[in-house]
Amino acid sequence: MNNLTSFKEFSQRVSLSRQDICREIFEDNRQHIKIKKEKTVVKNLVRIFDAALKISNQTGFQAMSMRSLSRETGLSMGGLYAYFSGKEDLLEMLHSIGHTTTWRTLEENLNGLTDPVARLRVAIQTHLFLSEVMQPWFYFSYMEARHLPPTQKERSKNAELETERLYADIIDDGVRQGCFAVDDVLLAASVIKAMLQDWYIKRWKYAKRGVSVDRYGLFLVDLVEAFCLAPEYRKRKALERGDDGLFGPAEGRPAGRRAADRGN
Amino acid sequence: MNNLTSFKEFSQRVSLSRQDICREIFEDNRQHIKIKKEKTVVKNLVRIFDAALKISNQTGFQAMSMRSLSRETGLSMGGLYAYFSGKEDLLEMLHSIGHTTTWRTLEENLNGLTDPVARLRVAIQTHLFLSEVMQPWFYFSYMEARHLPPTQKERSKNAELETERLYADIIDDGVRQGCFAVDDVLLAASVIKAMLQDWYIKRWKYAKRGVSVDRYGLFLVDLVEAFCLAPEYRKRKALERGDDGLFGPAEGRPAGRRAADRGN
DNA sequence: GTCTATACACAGATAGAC
DNA sequence: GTCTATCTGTGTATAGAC
Repeated sequence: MNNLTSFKEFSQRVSLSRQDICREIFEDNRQHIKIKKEKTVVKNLVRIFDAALKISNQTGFQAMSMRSLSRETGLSMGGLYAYFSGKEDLLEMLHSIGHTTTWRTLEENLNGLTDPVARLRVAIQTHLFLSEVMQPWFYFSYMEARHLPPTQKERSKNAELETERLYADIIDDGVRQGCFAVDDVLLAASVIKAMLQDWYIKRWKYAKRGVSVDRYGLFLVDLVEAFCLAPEYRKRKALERGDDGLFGPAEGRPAGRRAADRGN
Repeated sequence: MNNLTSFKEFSQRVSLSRQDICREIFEDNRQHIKIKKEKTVVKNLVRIFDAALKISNQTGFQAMSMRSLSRETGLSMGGLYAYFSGKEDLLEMLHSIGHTTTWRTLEENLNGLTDPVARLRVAIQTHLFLSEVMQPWFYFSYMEARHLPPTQKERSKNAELETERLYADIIDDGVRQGCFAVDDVLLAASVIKAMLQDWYIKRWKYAKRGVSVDRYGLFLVDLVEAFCLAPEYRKRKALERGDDGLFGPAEGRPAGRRAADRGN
């Protein structure tokens, strides 16, 4: 058992459609939304967020005019203001959903797992796959965080620190239990986050090259384990190589450090 | 010999003052600049770029009005237009300097080094230290790249791919020579870039925690080597530990994977 | 629930005085 | 070489018709 799964399995299991996301946003923001019929609201919110993310992620939220949003959604300028009280409101709605979903999904997927090695693997994969399902939202949150008003900016920084803390806690546990050997746990957690973020920030690069999210995930797990695992555990992993059965022998999975580990 | 140096030594050696940078920009853009006296131009360019980077990096280039730039620089709106023909021009000037400087500095510092292990160490450290010296410029280039007009956007993407290629070439060499054992060289290069970028993008985080750039650099080298080095070389490195003499025994250097490597 | 028409603030840019 | 004054386009937001 290596606790690894595929993106396909993950995305079917979590099943986060745009409608689902917009329904949740609607429920969190009933106060600000003038229209009351859920079906209408969800239908239009999907159009609004699709358009807003498309334009913003190309040129920046600031540069997205209400006129262009109106053109892209097919709704009139006046019509748009029935769904948010101003551009600031829209900005907040676009931000709010990412962190709560991440946190909830990570907790759901880590729930019940106690082995630090398994927890670290699952956290990385879950986080990565979620960022793939919600790529436009994650990209937006990352790029537009600095344009937030001070209070929300602080909240955004705390979100970064909290998820980082989650990784650090897992590694800390592992060090205490002897399966990991890491001296600077917080820095290790930081670079794990950095590598996870690179996937949704530089998607153009990985797409161009045909790197699948499965391959990227396995690569990350491999790299992180090469750095974190205590020597005895690294040897054990080397022995397990080649017959974990995931995805079959060749397609869709990176060779990782196989050559190196055989030498150990 | 471990090829590692300190940020202090680096910054004294390269000595890239804001005046130096602005002088270079002036020479590259004489056509667009109406004022001809170098001393005047450099003096004002320093003020303009200082202000532009300060405002842009807080709120985004798009959100920076010419009025606020005028206020921050002390120059009038009319006066500013003597130094660039429009906001687009300013944007291009802010972008142009980063990549050329990076490339030149990397080449200068790698020149003469042939051992892939040394080259990888020096590339990472040089790149990181340069990004520290020119932090506002690097941050700006990273965050504002997507607002560039298509042609320059393409150029910016190519810059990303080129530096990545540099890391990939070093690792490839090492694999051929047997000191590295990496299967997916390009992905390894990608995540090295991602971790380097995290330093200047999330400076607030590392500053808050008191992580020095020296410590971050040594951590990165350590992590990358844990993943890339062939097993025999990893053992050799473990033996060298503790008496490399850099920075003395304790202060300013991370313990790295010392504990783990002792177990090997 | 959605649209059209419009208010009015502020953006970038320039002409011409000093 | 720098400033003040001003032009013109575009931005967000709203009132009131349908």
